[in-house]
Amino acid sequence: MDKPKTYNSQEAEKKWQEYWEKEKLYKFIQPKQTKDIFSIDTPPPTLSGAMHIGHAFSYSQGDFIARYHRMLGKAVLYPFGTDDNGLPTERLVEKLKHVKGVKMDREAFVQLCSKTVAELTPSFVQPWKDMGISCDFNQSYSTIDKHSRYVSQYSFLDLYRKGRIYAEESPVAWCTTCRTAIAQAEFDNIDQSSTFNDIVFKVGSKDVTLSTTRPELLPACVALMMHPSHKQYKDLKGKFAKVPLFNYEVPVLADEKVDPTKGTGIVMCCTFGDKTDIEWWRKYKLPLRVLFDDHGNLNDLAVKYQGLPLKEARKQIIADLQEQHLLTHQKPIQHAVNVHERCGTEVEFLKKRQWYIRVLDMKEDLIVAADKITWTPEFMKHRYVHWVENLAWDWCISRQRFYGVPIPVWSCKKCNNVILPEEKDLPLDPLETKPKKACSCGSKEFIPEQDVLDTWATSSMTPQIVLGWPNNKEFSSSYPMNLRLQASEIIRTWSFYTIVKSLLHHKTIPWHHIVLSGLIMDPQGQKMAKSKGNVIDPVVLLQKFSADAIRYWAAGAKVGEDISFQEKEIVNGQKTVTKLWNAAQFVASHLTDKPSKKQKLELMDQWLLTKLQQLIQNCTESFDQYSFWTVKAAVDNFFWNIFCDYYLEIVKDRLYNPDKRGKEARASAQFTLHAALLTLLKLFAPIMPYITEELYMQLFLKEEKNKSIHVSAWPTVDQKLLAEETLVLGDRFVQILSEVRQFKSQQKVSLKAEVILTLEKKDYALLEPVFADLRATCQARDIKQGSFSVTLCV
RNA sequence: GAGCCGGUGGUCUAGCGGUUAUGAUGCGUCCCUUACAAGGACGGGGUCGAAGGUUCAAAUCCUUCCCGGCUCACCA
Repeated sequence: MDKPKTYNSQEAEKKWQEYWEKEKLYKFIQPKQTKDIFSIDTPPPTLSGAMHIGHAFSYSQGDFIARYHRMLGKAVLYPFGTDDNGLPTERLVEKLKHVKGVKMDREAFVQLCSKTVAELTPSFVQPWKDMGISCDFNQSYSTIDKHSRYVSQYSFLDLYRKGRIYAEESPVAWCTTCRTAIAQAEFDNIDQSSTFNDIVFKVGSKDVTLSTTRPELLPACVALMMHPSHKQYKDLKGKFAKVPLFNYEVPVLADEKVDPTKGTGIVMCCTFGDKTDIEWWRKYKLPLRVLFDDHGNLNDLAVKYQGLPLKEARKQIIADLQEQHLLTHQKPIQHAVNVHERCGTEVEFLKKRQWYIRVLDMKEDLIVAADKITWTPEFMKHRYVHWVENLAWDWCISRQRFYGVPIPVWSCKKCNNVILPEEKDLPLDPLETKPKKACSCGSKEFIPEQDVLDTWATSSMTPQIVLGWPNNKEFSSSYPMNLRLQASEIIRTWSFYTIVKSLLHHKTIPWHHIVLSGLIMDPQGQKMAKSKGNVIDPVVLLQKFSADAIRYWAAGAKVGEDISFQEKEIVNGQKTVTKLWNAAQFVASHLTDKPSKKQKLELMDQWLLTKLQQLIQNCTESFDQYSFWTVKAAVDNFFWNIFCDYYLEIVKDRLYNPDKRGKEARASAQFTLHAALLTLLKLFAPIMPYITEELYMQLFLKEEKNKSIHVSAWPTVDQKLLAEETLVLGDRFVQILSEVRQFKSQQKVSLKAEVILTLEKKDYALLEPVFADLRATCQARDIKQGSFSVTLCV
């Protein structure tokens, strides 16, 4: 068979990807003993966006670990999911299909979403396959599929019965763009320029000025607040102030939470401007003045501003205040604002009935759980703990959207009782089905719940979804899972919620380890963002570079560390791929007549093999600690410097000139080249799956009898090949070689130029057994004893 | 404001108690040597953010400070 002269990564990567898929190489097969499973809980990327560079990076890192464990002989449970439920998907469908969910029939919209998701999924997933991610794509799940809906609704019922879920009408964070309640974890913090407006309130005949950034909330004002020790306004306490423009009276109250140094030291309490307003509203049992609707448009409380959106109302109210000389001063400020992470809209608060999972009382357990999980890198645990400690709200799990997992409840029209479905009827949509029995009050009329669950309420169940909870009998022996892989930026959501659910359902942690990957920064160290225009598209990269090269780059970063994107590092990967190919072709050309019997080994071969055993040991230990960047550096260094730069040069003479050097000397080199190349390919295989597969199949398929390098055995240290006594000799050999090269370089002669080499007595004695190799490699016509020197032959 | 991570040749980076401080890239010089010129050999270049301290010994541990980044809080 004709072998190709050069390696075409484009063709080869496509070929092997198809081969792996056809052979179902990454299919999970349940082993006899669950201890032979290595299970990985992988993040389902959201269908609403394409693969970004962070995905390519972190999934690659996870894949190194998965492939390593597969080569150790574990049954690797490594599913692939897509997150295609909830708001992000709705927005995508709305954009693609030019529709508005709000304006459509709910059922028709949900159907359109499902249809669109099905259309999009294959091409969405393709880049992951192209990157060589070795998930079992035939067993992928989606967070909206039937099984996920089942698990998610089952979870709801379970937690409801455990008394963990409650519905309550209370102030909740609200997005006026998405028209839904949101949770604390969905807040983004931005710094915004705004204006401090000094507005005059009348208390009796006295003027009281306060500063606010939100004058549009004047009609929602329910009190003025001051610090108890406020000097200037001491006498105001207990009096009433008249709200300007709207002319109604509100009490002046004193509270410690007011910062007397901020603004004028007086602040208005509105229902609701922020969290503190909610606190005061509760504490002082203040009236509720709901000012705007779900879209953020003002209602009749706003009188002449009715119907205006909040922002517009602000402008007009400021104008009117100005006109009536009630606005005494304006000052530009920068302040922090919570926005909805999905759309950037400022978070508002509305009193609404929502469903919650009670989590505030379990902070301690949540922190204890974190200690039972091994965090890599360890410092990431702090972020989780910090988040838990700062939790301020229970987890709001209801969303006023359409495409998602329905909340599986009805309420009785007559007595308002909550009616739950039976487990065997899940998943269901309460809008489409009815309870099978009458309510305990006798009524047969029910109001179906309209809301769907927060996406995280479902994706926090990925371990259970993947392991077939609750009906899989093996579940408890496979749970907790071995490993969770994810990006560090979703600790407060995905890690946190998954741990919450696990503790509540199973009273244990969801996985033993969690490995967090860092962020990709641009070459200047700035966070990548579309708005900055510094985003790197991995699909474009894949057209330019091989997946192996991109993975090589991803392997260079310590797990959990943010790294800046360096295209040069990918180029290095590309070079390494080419170098592997060339070195392998060279080795292969000398193996056609490799004796099958093991040979007596030359000293330099023993030296190489000993170093190789050390490398195996080092790589195995590193991989066991998820330290793939150490593996990459070690194998890379061995391959380039020891194997190619030195060893291949050392054995050329023996390989090319068996007549002069002897058949045995050649055979010894053949044995060593064979062993070293095979081992290096295997050590590189988790990081660069394509080139290693290509070369393995080309050169080692027959003898190894595996379907692929990726299901071949990870190398182990062969004690018989360890000859540590040769290390001093071999290391000195390459030092001398290096000095000879340096001499020739300084003399500006070809490396082929012949020299006379004079060695110190000690070196002479040490290296005498390998003089034949030394003479050939250095092109030394003669080796003498004396003070060290290299002389050019004329 | 709090917490966390980092600051190593021009650039990127390994090392995290004892190494002539790793490698890459760029730069300079040379070499078409039967795997590789999208290559190879060789070289100049850093004292490890700053200042103190611990130690026989510190880039590596401690303290303080400076700089960059991230997370959380602040949202009148």
